[in-house]
Amino acid sequence: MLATMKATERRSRQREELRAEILRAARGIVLGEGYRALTMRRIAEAIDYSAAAIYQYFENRDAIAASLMDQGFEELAASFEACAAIADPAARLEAVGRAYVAFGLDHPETYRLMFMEDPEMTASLLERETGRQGPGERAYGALIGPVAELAAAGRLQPGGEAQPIADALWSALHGMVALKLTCPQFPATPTDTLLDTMLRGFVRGFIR
Amino acid sequence: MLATMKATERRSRQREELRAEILRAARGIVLGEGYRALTMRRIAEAIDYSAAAIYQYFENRDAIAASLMDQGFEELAASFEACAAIADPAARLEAVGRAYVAFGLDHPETYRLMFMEDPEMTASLLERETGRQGPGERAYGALIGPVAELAAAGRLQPGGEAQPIADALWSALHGMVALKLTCPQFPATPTDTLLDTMLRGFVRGFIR
DNA sequence: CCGTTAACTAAACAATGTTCAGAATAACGA
DNA sequence: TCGTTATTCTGAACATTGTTTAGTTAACGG
Repeated sequence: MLATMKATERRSRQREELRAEILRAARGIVLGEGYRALTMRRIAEAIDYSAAAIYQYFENRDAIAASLMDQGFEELAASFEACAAIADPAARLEAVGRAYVAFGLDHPETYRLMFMEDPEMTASLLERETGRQGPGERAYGALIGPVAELAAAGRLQPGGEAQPIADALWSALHGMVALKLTCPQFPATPTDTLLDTMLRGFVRGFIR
Repeated sequence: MLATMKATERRSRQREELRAEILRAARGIVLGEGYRALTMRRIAEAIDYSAAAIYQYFENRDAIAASLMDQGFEELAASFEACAAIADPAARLEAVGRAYVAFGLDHPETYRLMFMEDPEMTASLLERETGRQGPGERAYGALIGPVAELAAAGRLQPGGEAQPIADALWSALHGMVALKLTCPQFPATPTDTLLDTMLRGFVRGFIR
């Protein structure tokens, strides 16, 4: 009985461990060779199992991708945490914006997976997220929070509402990252200049 | 000899015709079932030929996709032509921005193909474009033109340069479209509101 | 009508994701 | 320790992909 306990526990720990190893391998492949190289057989080779074995740990390839997306959102939210200490909402918002773009450019393949690949996958993940306080919502909160604070302090331009403004900023930042990832040589403006320009315009356009 | 002329001419006309039919079919498939459904066998079925026959008209599947992208750029540039008549550069710029977003939302699969799919494909197309006045460059000119006019008229905010501002606008518009295509239910702000907000912020942020 | 050339097809190849019948392994009860 | 049972894993298979190739069919020219 006691031995049974120990055994099943060890078994489930080993399960967890192998599952994690699959994800580790998958992550390595995506980072090193891109999402297109993420094949079941390639993962299997990396962990020294057969491809079929993976299906005991993940329903299918999309489930693996979804897990990688989850990790991505965690990292993104984590990179926002560092900005939380900034008191002034305008300064915090700018810091979050810069962190967002930095994340996208530093983890192009992950970002691509999260926001540019399969609509259905992104949708189902965000839906699943809607349960309270997942990393996706936390990340989104880091954007809308400062804008809401500015609105509450009467520091938005007249007629401006928090949500549309926050969404507009997110869209614009996403556009910058997405465009750089899809066609690096275009637009011609260097990334830093582009980001500075965008943020300056945003501040002048929405904050007073 | 004269008969030979006629025959070869007809043959080359038939070639052209079949090539066009392949593109027509491909376009129909992409529009109706999305880019993922664009398979050689599916095209072959639509035009009542074998899949292998297509390779006499296109080097590979990517070449077909590239042709569809070309058509997309043509359409985009054409939809910008309508705005060329607007005299005031600020008003013209706003019209072009609205036309851009409308194009993306009206032709989601084409837009996806053009700006969100394969980096290499988009890159090679834009590179090929760099030869003078392709539709891609014309479309880009419709964006940077008005901004340059505003700069020349001293109507930009102090310190603002035309190119970064135009690129920032393009990035922002692209972000809006791309985000809507990838996760339609997010951001929550309705598209119209989002676009209005963005354009108002842009005007206030960069134009004086 | 025959020979040449172009166009087209059927079949095959190498990948892909995924499934399934069975082999191998581990855990359990005696 | 041994036999039973549950779990885990594998090899082979299937259906799809893009693409190539050998060979057949059709068109053309004289």
